[in-house]
Amino acid sequence: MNISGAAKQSGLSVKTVRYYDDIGLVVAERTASGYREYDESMVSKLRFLQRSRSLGFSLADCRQLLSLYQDKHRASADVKRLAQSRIGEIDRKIAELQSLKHTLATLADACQGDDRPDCPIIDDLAGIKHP
Amino acid sequence: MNISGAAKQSGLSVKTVRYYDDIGLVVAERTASGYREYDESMVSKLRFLQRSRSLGFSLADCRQLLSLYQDKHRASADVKRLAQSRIGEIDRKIAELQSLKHTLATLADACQGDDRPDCPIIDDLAGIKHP
DNA sequence: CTTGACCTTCCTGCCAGTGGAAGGTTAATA
DNA sequence: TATTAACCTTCCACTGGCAGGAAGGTCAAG
Repeated sequence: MNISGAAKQSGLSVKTVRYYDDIGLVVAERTASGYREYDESMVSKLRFLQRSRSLGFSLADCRQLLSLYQDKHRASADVKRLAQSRIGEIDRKIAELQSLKHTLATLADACQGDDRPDCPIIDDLAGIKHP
Repeated sequence: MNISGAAKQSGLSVKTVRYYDDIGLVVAERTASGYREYDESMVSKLRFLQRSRSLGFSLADCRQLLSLYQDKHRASADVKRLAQSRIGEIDRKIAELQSLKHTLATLADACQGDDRPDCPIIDDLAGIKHP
């Protein structure tokens, strides 16, 4: 199968599939003329990567997950650990965003939002202490 | 004031202050020997940028905010609009992360996490339909 | 035998900086 | 006055995870 076929089957772009080849994540065979060739097992790996990336795993994580995927003697604990570590990251990111949102919402609430220049948002950004 | 003074006063790194000069965000004067010179008003702008960035505004947003900051005839509505747009982005990001977390948590819960290879997480990533 | 849809490599850019090398300037000290 | 340390400068390369595009090779159909 050509690269565009593999891209379609996996839901990735051609550019991304080529990139995964370049960085050694899913390395294609080559035809005599230099075209990349993909078989079903490689397409499975590409789909696996597509799904893993869509769940927010980094390519470094994906590399580990992929080797666990291919390891028939893997311990499910190893996979679970990666998933839980990712959940931890997500929790931290959510907390950070909620804190930012709270700050911004408080400032936006205090702002009249009219055509006058007085603006608590600007004041806060400028470091003016709100009394 | 030298660049390191401006960096300390604003809470930014020297590299970042230099970068903001390069991209025309806060452009320093130069001494005869080519050193960047900063006065209090520039340090205020740098602090303003530090705070804006810490609230997650992009540098493009910051450029707008900075021009509003300097515009004595601004309408606070313009600032409020930027803040609310940023809040919208944050909401979307939080929702996305919560959905990811839910998916991952469900998968992790279903995984025994022992030394056996059977793993619902891997199965899901591989696209195996869970019945 | 040409056309058009593929494919290849290589280079550039995104965001918002960070790290480091090579070399110039300044202020204090011996 | 010479040295030295702590500054400063520019320039280049790198990060993650690709996307866009140029220049050129290949393949199958008509």
